[in-house]
Amino acid sequence: MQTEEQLRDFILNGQLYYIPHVSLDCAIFGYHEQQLKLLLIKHKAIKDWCLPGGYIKRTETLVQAANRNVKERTGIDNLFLQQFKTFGDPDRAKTSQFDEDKWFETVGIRIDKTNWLIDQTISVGFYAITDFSRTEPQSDVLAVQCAWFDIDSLPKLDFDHDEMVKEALHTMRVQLYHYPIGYNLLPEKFTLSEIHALYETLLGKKLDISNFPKKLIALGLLKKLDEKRSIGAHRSPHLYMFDKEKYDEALKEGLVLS
Amino acid sequence: MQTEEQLRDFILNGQLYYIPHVSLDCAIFGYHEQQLKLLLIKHKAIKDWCLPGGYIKRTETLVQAANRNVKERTGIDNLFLQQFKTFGDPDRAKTSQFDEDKWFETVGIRIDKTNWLIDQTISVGFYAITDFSRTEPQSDVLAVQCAWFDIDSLPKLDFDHDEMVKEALHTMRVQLYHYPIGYNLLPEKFTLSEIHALYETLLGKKLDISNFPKKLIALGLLKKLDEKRSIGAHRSPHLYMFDKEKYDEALKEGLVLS
DNA sequence: GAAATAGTGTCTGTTAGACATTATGCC
DNA sequence: GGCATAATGTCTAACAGACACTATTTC
Repeated sequence: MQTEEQLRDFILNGQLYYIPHVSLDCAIFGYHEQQLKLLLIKHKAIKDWCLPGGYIKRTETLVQAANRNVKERTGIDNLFLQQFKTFGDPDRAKTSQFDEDKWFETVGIRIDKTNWLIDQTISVGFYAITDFSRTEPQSDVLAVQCAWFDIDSLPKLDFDHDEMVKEALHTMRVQLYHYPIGYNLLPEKFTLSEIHALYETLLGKKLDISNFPKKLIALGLLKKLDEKRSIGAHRSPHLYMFDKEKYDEALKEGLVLS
Repeated sequence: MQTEEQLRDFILNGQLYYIPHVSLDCAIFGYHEQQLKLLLIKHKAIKDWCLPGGYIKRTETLVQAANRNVKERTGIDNLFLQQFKTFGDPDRAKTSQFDEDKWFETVGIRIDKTNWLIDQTISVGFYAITDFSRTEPQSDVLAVQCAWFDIDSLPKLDFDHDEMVKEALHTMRVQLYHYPIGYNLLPEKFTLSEIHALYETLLGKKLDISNFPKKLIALGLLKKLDEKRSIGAHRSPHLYMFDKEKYDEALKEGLVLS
């Protein structure tokens, strides 16, 4: 939604293209060089930062809608994307506090409490993981800011988004043991140290460097290459890459790490 | 919903009390004496059997709504209840095939395609487990039949409910290893054979009888009683019961079985 | 005492995780 | 050669699972 024209149509007629009362919110985790970040947006008419989210077109599946949202914000497609929980507490959005005048002042289009955007909404939560260094957070007419925040210093979020982040992080960490991860998050060829750091950062805890890759190698997910990389001082580590076939199989079938 | 009066109000004005476009469906599993069943309903205006489901009141949480639905159908409250997935494919309910005349003929109240019940709906899936011998499946004005079906001989279900059952069963079986189960499904005092049979039936696979209880006893979930029960021929087994405190703690914190 | 079942004990192969050692390349 | 790091190897304790054995009760 980049033009005033589109915005007006969305606000006034959106219920024709989108399913009202249902939204989705995406916890988009970003990894790069041992940093874990979360993508947040600042909505024009909402006080605090929020998870990026949106509505579901009447013609698309939930996953397609989530994918579309993630792409709109990050420019990246086909990330690892998982539905984690649906939120529907009646007090999650405080629609009763909706201030018509403030909305008009900030957005420039007058709506009242019967507008489809204002009525009670349940929200389907998805999480995704990407390499934040390859993204360019996209703001738009309503989401006037969009930026990466370090996972350890998030601002207070609006609505029930604090709880969503907590649940998303928890689900992501549990699922790290059941799905392969790393494709698109690491360079095509990477060292064991790099994938080790990725897992440590996402899990938020230490992993024994010597035991860590055993399982991944035993499962055949990692292929050792003949190349090495010179990384400055001392020994140059071997490079590895994913066996894409086994990786995709593990994505579909699931796996068990430790 | 037991009277025509209530039904008429629900159909014509329901969107005032319920959130439109959002429903929930419950896969209610029933266990008793090595049998695993699923509760299904037959809706007056729908061809095939369905999962029991309903709408979410504007004043209640999703879990409360699911609990209410489960209680309406089984008479039982506070079951083990888990949200497992939300379904929103645009073709999940084929609202385009809605037949006004057939609806009027069967339900007796005329509605058109603008009615809140007909428009596109996403559905939040929950599953629950109960002892089917303690329930009396409740039908009502719309759900004219309500009955337990053996899990291995389910009829073809309407909408996307076949997929829902598959997902619910899968989630239930995964979660059996992460939550305690058995309370309200077994007599207050039970033998190891009984709880062993419960797990085998729910998981749909054999478990070694001698290894099975080790972990549960090691975790302190099972308390051995001094009583025995005479069950006819041969040796009388010891009785066990759950340590409710540890059980509730495990419910909250989760546990790991094998 | 025979038969059937309940419950416990033992053994083994596997594995997670701690830690040690070796290999390698840069200075 | 010395040093820092990469990578592999070894060891141990725990454990799942297979199976055998003992205990107990009824007939």
